[in-house]
Amino acid sequence: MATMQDVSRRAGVAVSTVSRVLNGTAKISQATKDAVFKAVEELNYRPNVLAQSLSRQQTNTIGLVIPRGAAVSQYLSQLIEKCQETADQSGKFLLISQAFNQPDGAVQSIRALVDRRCDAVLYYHNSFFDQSNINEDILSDLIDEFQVPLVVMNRQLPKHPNHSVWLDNVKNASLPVEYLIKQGHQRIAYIAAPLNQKTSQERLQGYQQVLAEYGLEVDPLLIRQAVRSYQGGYQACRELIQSNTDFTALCCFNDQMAIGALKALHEAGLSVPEDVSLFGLDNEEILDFFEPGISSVSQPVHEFVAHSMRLLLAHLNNSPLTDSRQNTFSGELVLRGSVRSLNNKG
Amino acid sequence: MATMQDVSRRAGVAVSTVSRVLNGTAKISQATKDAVFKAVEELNYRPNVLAQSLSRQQTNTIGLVIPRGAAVSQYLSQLIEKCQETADQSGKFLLISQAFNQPDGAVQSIRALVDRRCDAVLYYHNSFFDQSNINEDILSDLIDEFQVPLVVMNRQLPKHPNHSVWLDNVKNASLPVEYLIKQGHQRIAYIAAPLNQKTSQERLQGYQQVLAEYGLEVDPLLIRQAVRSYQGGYQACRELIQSNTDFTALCCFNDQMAIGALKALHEAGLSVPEDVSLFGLDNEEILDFFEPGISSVSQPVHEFVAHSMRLLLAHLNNSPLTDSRQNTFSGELVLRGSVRSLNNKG
DNA sequence: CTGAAAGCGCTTACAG
DNA sequence: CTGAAAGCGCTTACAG
Repeated sequence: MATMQDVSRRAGVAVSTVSRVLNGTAKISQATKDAVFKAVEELNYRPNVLAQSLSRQQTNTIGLVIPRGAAVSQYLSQLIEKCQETADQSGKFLLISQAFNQPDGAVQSIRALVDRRCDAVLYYHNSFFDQSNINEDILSDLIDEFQVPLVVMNRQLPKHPNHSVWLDNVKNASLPVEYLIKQGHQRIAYIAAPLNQKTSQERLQGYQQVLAEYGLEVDPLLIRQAVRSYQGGYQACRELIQSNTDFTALCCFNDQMAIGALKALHEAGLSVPEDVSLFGLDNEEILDFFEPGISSVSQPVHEFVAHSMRLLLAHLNNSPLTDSRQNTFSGELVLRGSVRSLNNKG
Repeated sequence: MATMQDVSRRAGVAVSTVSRVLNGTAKISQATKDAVFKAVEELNYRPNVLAQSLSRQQTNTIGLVIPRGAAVSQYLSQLIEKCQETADQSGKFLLISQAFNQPDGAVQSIRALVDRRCDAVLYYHNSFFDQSNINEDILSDLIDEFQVPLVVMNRQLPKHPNHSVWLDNVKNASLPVEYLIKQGHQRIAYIAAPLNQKTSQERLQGYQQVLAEYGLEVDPLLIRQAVRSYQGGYQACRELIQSNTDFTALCCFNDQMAIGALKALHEAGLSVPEDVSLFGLDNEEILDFFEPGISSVSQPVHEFVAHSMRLLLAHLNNSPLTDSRQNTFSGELVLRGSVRSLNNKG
């Protein structure tokens, strides 16, 4: 590939002049400009971004680390999309990298991006393998270690309030439960994701808290646990039904599990919402296309990402964090055909 | 951040020695090694990959360009996943970048990755905005222009057979139609994606070809067109039903549209498969969770990607393209509850 | 086994 | 307005 030196020779000027012309970083006579552009054209010259970055000591790049294999959900797609959009607006190139779903997988990926001198790194934390609190400490250490700004999405880091943005899982999971109770439901079942995952713990907590608030018993028989997938929801719901425990409503960790649960309910001859009211969480578009439509909780992905990016850019520009907004976001109920009220029942 | 020079000073050796120790690229006395590693440790030194790449004239990186906003589908997630896996295996770092869904959006993204000196670039072509054949020519020109190997997935490039890998859309779309005909169906409707998209044209062609082969009339009233989405499939199917045209089976451009169509059929009081047999295409996992399960055609994503990567690496290593396999892949029928035979009907 | 030097392809004070 | 030179942080012949 042609280098700047090739261009300079062809145009009969110094490389520094070529650089200035291309970057518009000084007043240059029209004649020289023309000569340079002509040479650039003829040689089909394109600057080597690596060399530029090394020299400028910045890459104009934001790194985004996402969990591997999780791109399946509409939620994460939207999130990536919004990151891209924001990066574009700030004139930053977004580099996306997938991390292994393990504590050190994420660290490795973040490091790789830092080693490539991304100006800043955004890390979406997935709680798939979020055993204990190991990650929290690791992440906090990374933030301390790096000169490069790092913002963690989807994980609360008490030591670094300005480096983490998260969704209020407790709140989000509590919304459907509270709604159902107000509609007269008392026996509300819950299907959790594996409880070694923090997100799963928090959502279950939301469920339990509301029950307690309203003085309802938390019946362990109504709580099931399964892997995060359609199939997991299906299995858990089957077990729930086979256990012969009465329930008039079912809330699930997320939409995927609710979709699986719906199938199990139908197979067992239970109709939704007549026999069981059903809730997912995430509000994926597809919920409208089930019979009945599955109710859910929307996640404020756009605001969530926009705020994360604002934080990141503020760090990057050393500008004050004027945005006084909290770093936590919660969603809203989205009702579809899958729920009914028991109040008129007497 | 600490540089190699900092390390060399601290260890009391030359930078070249530090480099050699770190890269294991020469015999070095244990004493010096120890000193270097100690300094590295103390300074928390990490090599600047930018500088390494510039110096080595290679980045050990593969760029992957994917369409923006299309990460929603399980199909594309799997594809990305598989790219990542293959890149990992070859010891390459995979850099993912999203392109605008426009001809020049893709070109820009590819160029950006080349400018960053990716060793090779993989481009997944999305036919969303694939008007006319403009892209084919643009892509072929790019391949000619670049020194960097570029492999295009999901687009046939006649001028560059060794730079393109694609799915046989005609074949894939024909499979359900042929199956249905053998089951006695004669009035088979089809919902297409916008026909300015090449993929959509090809799949429609598959549908038409089979009908012709079996001497069945291609009734234009049975063919509908809509945007690629759940909602699009839903709308198109509603129109189809309202048009009062008889049909006993319906094939859709993809799974999403079939899911939308299923809803429209149910709303109209038509049952699947009793009144209408239904087919999607892509075979997403979720199809199992509808009632009935929606039949589809699986796409051989893994083989498709594996082959693309093999091509790419062969270009990269200047090794002969020993893999004599065709650069085109087709899928297989996956039957679920949504289809029935009319043959025993008499 | 190790060092000094040149080079990768740019940018940017420093002069003029 | 433009050039020569130093520097970004590495690697790699070339010597010894």
